[in-house]
Amino acid sequence: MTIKTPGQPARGSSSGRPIMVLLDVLGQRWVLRILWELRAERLRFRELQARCDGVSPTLLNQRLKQLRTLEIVDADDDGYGLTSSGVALGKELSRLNDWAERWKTSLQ
Amino acid sequence: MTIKTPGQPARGSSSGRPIMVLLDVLGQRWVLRILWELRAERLRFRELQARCDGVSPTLLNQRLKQLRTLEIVDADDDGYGLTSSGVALGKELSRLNDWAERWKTSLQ
DNA sequence: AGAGTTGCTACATTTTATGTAGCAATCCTC
DNA sequence: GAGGATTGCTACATAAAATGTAGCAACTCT
Repeated sequence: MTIKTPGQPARGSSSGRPIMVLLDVLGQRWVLRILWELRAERLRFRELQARCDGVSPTLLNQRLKQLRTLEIVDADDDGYGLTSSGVALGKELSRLNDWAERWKTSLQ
Repeated sequence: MTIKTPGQPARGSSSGRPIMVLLDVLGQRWVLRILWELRAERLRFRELQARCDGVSPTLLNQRLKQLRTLEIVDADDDGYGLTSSGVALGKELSRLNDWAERWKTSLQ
């Protein structure tokens, strides 16, 4: 498992521009969901797994490792949570929630 | 290929809440990138493919179909582009770009 | 008519994710 | 301080998804 950081090229991209790294990371299955679930509170591994509809522990651990390397998520005695960067990113996810509510309305 | 819409349950989620559908859609490989590339201009299939680092046409088509069903992307004689909902979502992606720039700085 | 471009589809191969079992370490209760 | 529960994982076989390449039918432009 190699983990990309901004400055290094992302999966698909040749540039290494931070946004490309970010789109690449967030575009991996469960990553958005993990951040969403950690947005409000710190969670232990098994509780986070449960909230992510029972995602396999293999994958959850893989993603958490990556998000910790990227300093978006951290871990302590109380479990996993967002770093200060992560919190800011979480706020952007809340905006996506607002967008999604409007979207639902417009789809009807 | 089944395509979820808000109101119906998402891949992992049992709820069908719009945000869950959205996180599910955006969390699929290449979706964020496709939206990012369409943010500034309409693109034809092959041009979009090229900008997405040569993503396979199979997958690109699959994603575009889904995004059209969800009324985030549309298509006309000039190729593919964002709907009005899509444009609003694109603006959120621009905010992610800002976040990513700050993130890069803080990682050094 | 011939060459180029369009938006795809088919399909074999490779990569990723899932699901289940289980293990070693810590914690809590008695 | 023994027994049970909970912790954070790892292993591994199976299933699902993505990749890469080839190519086709419809259109356009000489």
